Order: sequence, then C-alpha cells, then structure tokens
Amino acid sequence: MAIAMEHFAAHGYEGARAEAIAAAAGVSKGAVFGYFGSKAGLFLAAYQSATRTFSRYLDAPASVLDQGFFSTISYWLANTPHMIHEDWIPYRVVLIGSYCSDLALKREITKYMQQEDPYGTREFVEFGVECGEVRRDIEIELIISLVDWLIDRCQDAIVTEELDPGLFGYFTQSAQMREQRVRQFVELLRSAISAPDTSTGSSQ
Amino acid sequence: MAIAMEHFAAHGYEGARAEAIAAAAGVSKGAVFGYFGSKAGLFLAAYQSATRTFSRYLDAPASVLDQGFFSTISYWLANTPHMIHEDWIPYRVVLIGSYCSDLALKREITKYMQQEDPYGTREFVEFGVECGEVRRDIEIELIISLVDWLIDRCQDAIVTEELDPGLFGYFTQSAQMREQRVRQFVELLRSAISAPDTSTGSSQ
DNA sequence: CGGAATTATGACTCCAGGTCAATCAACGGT
DNA sequence: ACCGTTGATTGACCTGGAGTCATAATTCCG
Repeated sequence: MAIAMEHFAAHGYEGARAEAIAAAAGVSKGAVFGYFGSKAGLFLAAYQSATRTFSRYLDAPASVLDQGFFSTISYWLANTPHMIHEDWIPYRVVLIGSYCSDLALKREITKYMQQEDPYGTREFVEFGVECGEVRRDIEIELIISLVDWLIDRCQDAIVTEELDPGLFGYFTQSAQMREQRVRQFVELLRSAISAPDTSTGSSQ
Repeated sequence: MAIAMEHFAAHGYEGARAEAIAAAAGVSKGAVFGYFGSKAGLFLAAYQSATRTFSRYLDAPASVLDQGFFSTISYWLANTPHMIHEDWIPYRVVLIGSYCSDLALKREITKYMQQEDPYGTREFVEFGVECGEVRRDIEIELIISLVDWLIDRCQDAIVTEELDPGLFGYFTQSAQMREQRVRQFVELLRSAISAPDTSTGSSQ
C-alpha cells in the first residue's frame, strides 16, 4: 500500500501504472486486479491508507487543546507546511483523491470520509461546542461540513501551487504574508461559527 | 464545443472518447488533436465554454439585487436545483473540472477562473462591500475565495449526490429540509463576512 | 504422499490517446 | 485557365496500459 501511495503521489492518478506498482510490491499484476478489482479500487485503498496516516484534529498537543477550538485550528494551519513537507506522499494521494475526475470514485471517497471521519472533524467540532466556542444554533452537520470544506481548501491552497487562487503564494510570497492570510482566514471561520457570547478577547 | 460538452457530461472525463467527439462534430480526430493538442486541452476548452453559459452573480433580477448581497446569494442558491436542471450539460462539465484528477489540468482551470472570473465573484463581492453588507476589515481576495469555495461546494452538494456529505439529500430528503439547510448555510456565510451593521466600530 | 482447492502468474486482448505521411483545398502569380 | 506552394485535414497506424484468463504454483487436508 505504501508503494501504491508512492506511485500515485509521484505520477498522479492517470500517470501511475498498475503493473509498475505490482512489480514494486513484488506481486503480479493479476494479483493486484484480483484483490482491488480495478485501478480505481487500488487508488481508493491507497487513499484510505493515506488518510489514516494523518493526525486527527484532537491529536494536537494538550497545551494547544487547552487553549480552545480556534487556537487548535490555528495550530494545525500554522503547521500545515511543515506537516505536509514531512508527509508529502500521503498528502499528495489525498490531494488526488480530492480532485479526481471519476465521480464514481469520488462518491466512494465521500462515503468513506463520512463514515470513517479519519481526521475526527465531528468529534473536534463537538469539542468546540462543548467548550462553548462553537455556536449551537446551527445544525452541527452543517458546521462540520463547513469546517471540512474550508480547512481542506485552505490547506490545499497553502501548499499546492496548482490550487492557490493567488492567496498564499507558497513559492512566491513572504512567510509573513502567508501568516497574515492564515490569521485572517481563521478570523473568518471564527466569525462564521463561533458562539455569540465569547468571554475571551478575540484579537491578539 | 457544445458536442464536446455533451460527451464529457454524459461519460465523464475518462469515459469521453476523443474520436467520438470528433466524429459527432463532423471533423477528424487529427483535426481535434491538431487544434486542442490533447484530450486535456479539449476538455479545458469545453470547461471554459461551459462556465460562460452560466449567469454571473450580478445577473440576478434587479428586484433581487436591490435587496442586497446576501439576499442575492439566497436567490441563487434557492434557484440552484432549477438552474442545474435546465442546464445540466455545462453544469456537469464544470463539475468534472472541479474534481479532475490531473493537477496540471487543474492548474490551468484555477488560472482561468482567476483571470476570467466567469461568474463575476469579484465584482459581486465588491458590490457587497459597497452597499455596506460585507466587512472591509479582511482582505477582499480572501473573501472572494471564501465565497467561491463555499458556494461551489454548497451547490455541488445540493445537486450532486456523489458530493453530498449527507447535508441536502436531493433525492432522499424533503424540500423543506433542504431549504432549512440552505438558510442556515447562508446564515453561516453571513456571520463570516458581513459587516457589523450596528455601530461601525473600527477594529483591526 | 496425492489430489483437491485455492491463489498467483504473465502472456494476451482490447482499445483509446496520440502521430504523421499522404491528401486535399485555397490562394496567388503568371 | 493553369500550376505550384502553402497550410489544413485526414485516417491508418503506432503505443502502451487496463483488464482477462488459461495455466502454473502453492497450500491444505485426509
């Protein structure tokens, strides 16, 4: 599976060769198709494997969690470039899964993400609600989806040139600029979903 | 181009056959590859053509625009199922473009969307800023991206079963439920980017 | 140890993207 | 009106990778 991830990461979905993956894994092509059914099935397995290598939101250090929900988001976004750099193979696979052209495969991915919630977005948002930082007047399903959508896209834009609509310029802009944008992004998210009554002073 | 759109919409990116498109258009395969360079190039042209068939935000009826920025968003979201039903071929092509697996192609799409802004998101957000409904304390680039991201995903989830993480259930839930979710979604967006309308306390 | 059941193999088929030498059509100079 | 040049068009051909399947290898029991 790690080998499949490497190949998909290196060559993309179309570019990856089922036979090459089989050979690198020391099995025959027939075995791969027998087990995974198709290239899409192989990719799905690689995708699931990749998502499981990443931390869940609540895996942040206790000192960060203690500072609350939005601080934890800031923590993860601030660490995104570093984490991705450390772990770029699974990240790349997840990226391909997020933007894959085959809608049948995409449906499988959506279903998997919904069922397994490998990053623990649900429990994280519930944590936010419990500690009073996230509003209760909106259905939690919607907030979970919003958090998922925005953080995914923000992370992708931060570290993937192809997906950045000029916001972060990972390769062209200064780190300061990026940090400012991330801060503003979290501010937007906070405005969207924070509980109306916040005793904490909002800006640093 | 309309013919290419039909084929991509009907069979997906992988499933569409360059030769079949050429034949349906009454030209040879060689001509297609000569003109568009590759299947990806052909798709990009179809994608651009598809985006241009859709209305821009500010094309809403004057009576809607008069009610302001967020009312206009509600209007478009409420009409999404109807519009997509009327126009499902270009919609499907755009959808494929949004979730295509080839990152090289995705980059071209991102660049195009950023340069041409075919839905007029920028002018729409500027409109929102001018009529005082959208906050000015966050860089407009970020707000434009946020609006783009969220409305895209919301629309996709509304009308595309494959992409709905259980929120709208276009084929399974009641219309009432969907309307409620859309209303809450707009409420979230409003919280995120609306200007504080009580007293304009300048905060930074 | 032998034979059944299961699994693995890789040569093979099929098919779609991409190429290119040959052909055709348009144009303009004489 | 003719012909040569130039550029566009064609479709047979090539390439290579997904997916198949008859055969071989291995395992599993009695």
